[in-house]
Amino acid sequence: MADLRNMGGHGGEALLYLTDEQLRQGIEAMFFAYRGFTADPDRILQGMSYGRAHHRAIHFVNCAPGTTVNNLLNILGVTKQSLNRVLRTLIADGLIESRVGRADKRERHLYLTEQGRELEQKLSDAQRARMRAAYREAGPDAVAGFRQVLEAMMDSEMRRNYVALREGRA
Amino acid sequence: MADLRNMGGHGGEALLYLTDEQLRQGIEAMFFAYRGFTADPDRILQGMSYGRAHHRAIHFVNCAPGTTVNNLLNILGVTKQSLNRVLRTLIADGLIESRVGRADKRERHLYLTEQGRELEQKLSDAQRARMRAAYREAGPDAVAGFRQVLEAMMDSEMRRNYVALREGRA
DNA sequence: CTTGGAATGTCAACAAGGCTGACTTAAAAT
DNA sequence: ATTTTAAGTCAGCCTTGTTGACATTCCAAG
Repeated sequence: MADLRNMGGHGGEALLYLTDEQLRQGIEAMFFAYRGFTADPDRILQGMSYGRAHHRAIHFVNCAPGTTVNNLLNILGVTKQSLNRVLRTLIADGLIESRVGRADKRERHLYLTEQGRELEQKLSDAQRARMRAAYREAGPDAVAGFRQVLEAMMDSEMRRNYVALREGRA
Repeated sequence: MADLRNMGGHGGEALLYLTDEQLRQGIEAMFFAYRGFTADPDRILQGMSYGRAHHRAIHFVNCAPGTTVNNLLNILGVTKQSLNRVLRTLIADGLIESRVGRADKRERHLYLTEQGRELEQKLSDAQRARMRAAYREAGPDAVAGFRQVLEAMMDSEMRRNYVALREGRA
């Protein structure tokens, strides 16, 4: 196993970074990193009768306010029954507000309430803190690479959602 | 929202890559990418009465053959009851072999059987294929950055596991 | 030798959060 | 007027996580 740092891309295309061993390490890094990624919000949520599913719903309602249930379904990639269970409790607890659509009255548009925004802040503060620490430690070039690889790893459908969210309205 | 590509690190330390918006995008990228990351093995496993938990057990037994149950517990970060349920079915189905320890007969050392190695191959081939495609698309510099950020994102305990696995024997 | 503790396994119960299928309601589209 | 669509709901099932209680087996220390 030779050192891999000194190949810097370009040039002769040695492709040492594509060995099975390198890929295995990437797979494991992804596994352990994702655990870290979700650890802080999970800790906050445990003991307040919410879980990771509630976090996800709150997150995406926050960054795409007024989104419909159907839209959220596509983003999250779960069934409506599954999402509805989560949404129902969040609406009942006054964290999310569901407004009947003006143009199409079948649709429900979802918004965070003041209370919902509070929890969202608490959760995303924790998650961003870890992310920020990791970004700072790794530096801007590493971050650019990180984002590039993640984008390439998504399913094309998911990438569409991701890009749509990134570009403002969903 | 200015363009962010043109800051290349170093120099004046603009730290634009640490804005809340950039962090939010990183969080979402992580979410969508992890879905892609697990999608292929999940597809293979569904309908053969195994799930992601079985995949994880098989993966780590494969790359650290002879590991003890306790060791696996620490790596996976689940309870022994949870792991045991998974392990029991894998042993019963002849994918994993459990040998009583020579030195300490309380310990059980875990090995993949030939059949187990077959399934492991099938699963990791699928996962590696996606990883390889992403790596190739992003290029070696991006991959180095990807790995750096992931490592910085792990809990310190998990990072120890990760490093131990990377350096050979667990 | 006996006793304490560690490693493992097992049983039971439970919860979160996925899933499917069936069905209702209301509104939109044809 | 009929069909399709969006949403919600009910019931039931599966996987995978959790606790708690308890048995077994074996090492090691008193």
